[in-house]
Amino acid sequence: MTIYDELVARGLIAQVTDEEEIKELINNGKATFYIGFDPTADSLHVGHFMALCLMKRLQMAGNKPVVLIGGGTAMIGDPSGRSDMRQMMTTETIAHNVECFKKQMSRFIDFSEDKAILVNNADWLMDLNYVEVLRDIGPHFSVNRMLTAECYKQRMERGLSFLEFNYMIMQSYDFYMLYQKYGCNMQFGGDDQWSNMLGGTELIRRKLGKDAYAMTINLLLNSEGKKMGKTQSGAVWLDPNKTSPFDFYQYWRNVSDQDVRKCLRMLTFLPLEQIDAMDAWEGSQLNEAKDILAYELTKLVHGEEEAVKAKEASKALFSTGSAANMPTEIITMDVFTDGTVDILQLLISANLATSRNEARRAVEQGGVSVNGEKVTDTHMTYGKDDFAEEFILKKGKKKFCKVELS
RNA sequence: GGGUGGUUUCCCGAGUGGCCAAAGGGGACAGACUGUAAAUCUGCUGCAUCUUGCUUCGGUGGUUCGAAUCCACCACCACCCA
Repeated sequence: MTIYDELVARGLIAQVTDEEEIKELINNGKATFYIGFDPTADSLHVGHFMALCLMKRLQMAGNKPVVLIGGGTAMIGDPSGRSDMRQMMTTETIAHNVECFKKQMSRFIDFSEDKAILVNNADWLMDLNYVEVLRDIGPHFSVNRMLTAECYKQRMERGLSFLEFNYMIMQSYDFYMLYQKYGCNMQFGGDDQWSNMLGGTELIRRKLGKDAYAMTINLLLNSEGKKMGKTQSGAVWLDPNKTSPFDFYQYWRNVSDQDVRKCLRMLTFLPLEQIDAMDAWEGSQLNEAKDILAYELTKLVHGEEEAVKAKEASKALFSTGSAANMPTEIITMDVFTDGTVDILQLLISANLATSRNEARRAVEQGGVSVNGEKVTDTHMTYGKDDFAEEFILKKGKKKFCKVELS
């Protein structure tokens, strides 16, 4: 099976500019392609992960990836798919994020021996001269046409500043630069980037009279049509300090039935035959598929050791309730005022609640237990001697932690 | 630059002087059911020393016994005109 066919079979490909050409290029390892990543946070998330996996797949097929970190474009802010203007980021924040991105990237992509390159568009965007750019690039963009682009649609209602309006032009310029500097002939990105990407191929055609290609990958949406990789508390991060391997594992373990196979196809490197075999699975058997999904992804992101730990912890918790490998919260002895703590403070200290009211509610509604014993009294207090060195605190069905006193 | 409308608790959105910690919906959280799924039902959703008190309705100041609600100024946003 060719790499292109595999991408199609995995449901990754959304739109392409020229199917035949692109097939030809990537199947024969002749593509030098780039994907841009704007450093808008200090860690990569699941969306980036998909793109990195795509890079890896193509790299394995002999193509050369160019990782573009948008140190320059992050100064503008991509309006695509946003209903409000992004908060402007300070130069320092961006610089910090760029460093974080670089570190995480090297875990996924092999940069040795020039097999891949990493560049920052701040290197060429920051020194541009306004009038020169206007005269050089400006004539090739039609405002009328830009306004009809999908990426601005949402913003036409809420308002769009000139700053963000220029994002497409910056991204197009990137492609144009990369084409000239590195012979980069292809751009990949999320499907929400389609119009920005077309801007680039168009610019290259007009300026250089050459063809360049673009291909988008499907966004990972759940059965309700929402982007996956988001939780109530924000994104699912790849940085273990922001989303622990256990939480990461749990996120995937908890996807709905309808989404498991899709996630397996799009995100893991498991052979397609193995995934296809799961199509017959139904009912509670899907839990097995979820275990596989969660394990595979955790392994890719955090390594085998962490993946095994997360899996063990998860199994232990939901089947036997044992504390092995359970996420741990360390509470200092300071919480004991006059030698005692009440249950509410305990929940807060263990980060299971953010206020006493929230903790109280959880107790009142019967969702809290200490060492497996349900707590019903909101005034319950404990002395130091009531605990061994560690104990299990549980709030709700899925939130547990092992508390260690120090 | 001129005009009009707007800014309410996580989000949408009601509230136009006391009965407002603020309707309704969504989301989140907790419970029942269950397969760590989905659907459904119930509860709950500012903070605290919790049958009471305290702080919220863009910001500041004012009117009033009393303001999310009235007045003034400022800030921001949208639309129309230039």
